[in-house]
Amino acid sequence: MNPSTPEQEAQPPSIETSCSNCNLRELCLPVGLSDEEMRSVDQLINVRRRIRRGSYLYRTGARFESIYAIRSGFFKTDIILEDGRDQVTGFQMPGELLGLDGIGSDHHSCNAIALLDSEVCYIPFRSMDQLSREIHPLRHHLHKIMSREIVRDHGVMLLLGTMRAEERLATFLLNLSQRFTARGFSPAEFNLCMTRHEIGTYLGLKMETVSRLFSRFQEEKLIAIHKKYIHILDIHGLKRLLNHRNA
Amino acid sequence: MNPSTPEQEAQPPSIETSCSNCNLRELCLPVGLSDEEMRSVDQLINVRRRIRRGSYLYRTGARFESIYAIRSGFFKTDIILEDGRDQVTGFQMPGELLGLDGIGSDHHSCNAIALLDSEVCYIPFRSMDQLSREIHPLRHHLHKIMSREIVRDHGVMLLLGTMRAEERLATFLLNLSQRFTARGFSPAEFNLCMTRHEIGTYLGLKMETVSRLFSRFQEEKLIAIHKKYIHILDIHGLKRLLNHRNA
DNA sequence: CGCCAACTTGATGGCTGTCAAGTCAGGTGG
DNA sequence: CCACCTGACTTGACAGCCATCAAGTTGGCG
Repeated sequence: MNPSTPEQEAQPPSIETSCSNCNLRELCLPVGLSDEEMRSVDQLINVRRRIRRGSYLYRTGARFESIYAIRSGFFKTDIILEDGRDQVTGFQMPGELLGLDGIGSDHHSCNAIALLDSEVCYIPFRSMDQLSREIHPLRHHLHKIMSREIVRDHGVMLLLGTMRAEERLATFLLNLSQRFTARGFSPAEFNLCMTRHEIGTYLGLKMETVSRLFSRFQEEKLIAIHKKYIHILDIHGLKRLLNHRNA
Repeated sequence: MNPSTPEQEAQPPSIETSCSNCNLRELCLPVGLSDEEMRSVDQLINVRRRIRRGSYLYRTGARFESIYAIRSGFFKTDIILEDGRDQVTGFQMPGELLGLDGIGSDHHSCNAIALLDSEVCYIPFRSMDQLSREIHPLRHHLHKIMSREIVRDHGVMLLLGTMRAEERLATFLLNLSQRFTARGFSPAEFNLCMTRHEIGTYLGLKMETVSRLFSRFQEEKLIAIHKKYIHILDIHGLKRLLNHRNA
């Protein structure tokens, strides 16, 4: 989990980027930009880098300079306490943005780690902020993204604060399914690219509990799972797990 | 807890406001505004309203139009599931902003309820957004506030996901103490204006557990508590509860 | 005075953590 | 080719923390 090469070393050369041709555009960027505005955005986002599986995009405490749009791959963000306890605060997939945590204090407040070989587009924050003065949709988009992140976090708080283990895991699977669907992948079959331990650390559960629940969901024909490959067999059954609780 | 008068009715008349003279200015607003910029801000924020204890500032689903700066009083925000479970997502005190959750979808995604008779300044979001085009510190301030909210939420996720009950409550008390201190009040003595139930719903615990822990903290001479009035006797003792855990 | 909400305290139980042993697949080196 | 190792995972036995259920206390208010 801890790679030998920190993110500063071995920066791979950047790749040609063009938001205007990117098929993830409507996830990262506001819709309805004029051609000219689009050109400005293309100019703004001109660095794309590969991040190898297991390496850090940024670490807690690193100076904040850029936000990042995931072009391909998969990430997790986590915070780690001095005593070793850690909390995964999210899993991010293509089209989603990383790094917003750094704006408030000019330094990042969590780690962002690639779970797969990935590519990210660098969005220099100062330049984006300048550009957003002129381009209203861009400004509004940034606000929306941050606000949605807050709302998402509230949902996780609800999960951690009120749900039992099986509900947490079912919620997690349904959320992944929904996000894969939004990206044109199968809602029912996908690869979990995180370990059981990482799932547990996100859901406030221990790895063993996650493992046991996967086994139980499998017995109950809700899912079929082989190592990291999961097939959701009964999506309504999973949803039912979320509701049949105490009033 | 559920007031008979919804927020739409009985809107009290607005009160004269002036940010430039407000002693909470450095909490709500960016520092270093010019006189002219300050005048623009004063013009922007011209509505202040009283919110009576127990009544809603806004509800889940309400159209988002404004963010709110707390002038005096105390609030909680919560989200409620169809089956009745709810999660308090935060407690807000004077100088803090409410409503950022609404930007993402144009509708509020949580309830904001006054725990004391309170006063809030309305900050119409569209106007603020326009003004922030011209005034860089204002724009940056908004970004900072939202980013800090994200970071704060991550802290709560850490609390809910990894901490045991006594650590959660100690963290909660220390956080309140620190925020009261920042507002010029005593770090050691203050009124908890929320119920045990609300504290529990914030910390992912049941009211009984909160009550038991208060009793235990009192036995251990960490605090003295009488109803809602709490006196922190041993702040270092509370801090020690957070560290002596498994590696 | 009586009622009610908020709170406290005790007894019990269950969910999930902890500890431990074992399986499995992939990678390495002899 | 195969023994070996390691990390990820699974499964079982047990225990502890906190929830649940229940009874009682307190204070505010009509």
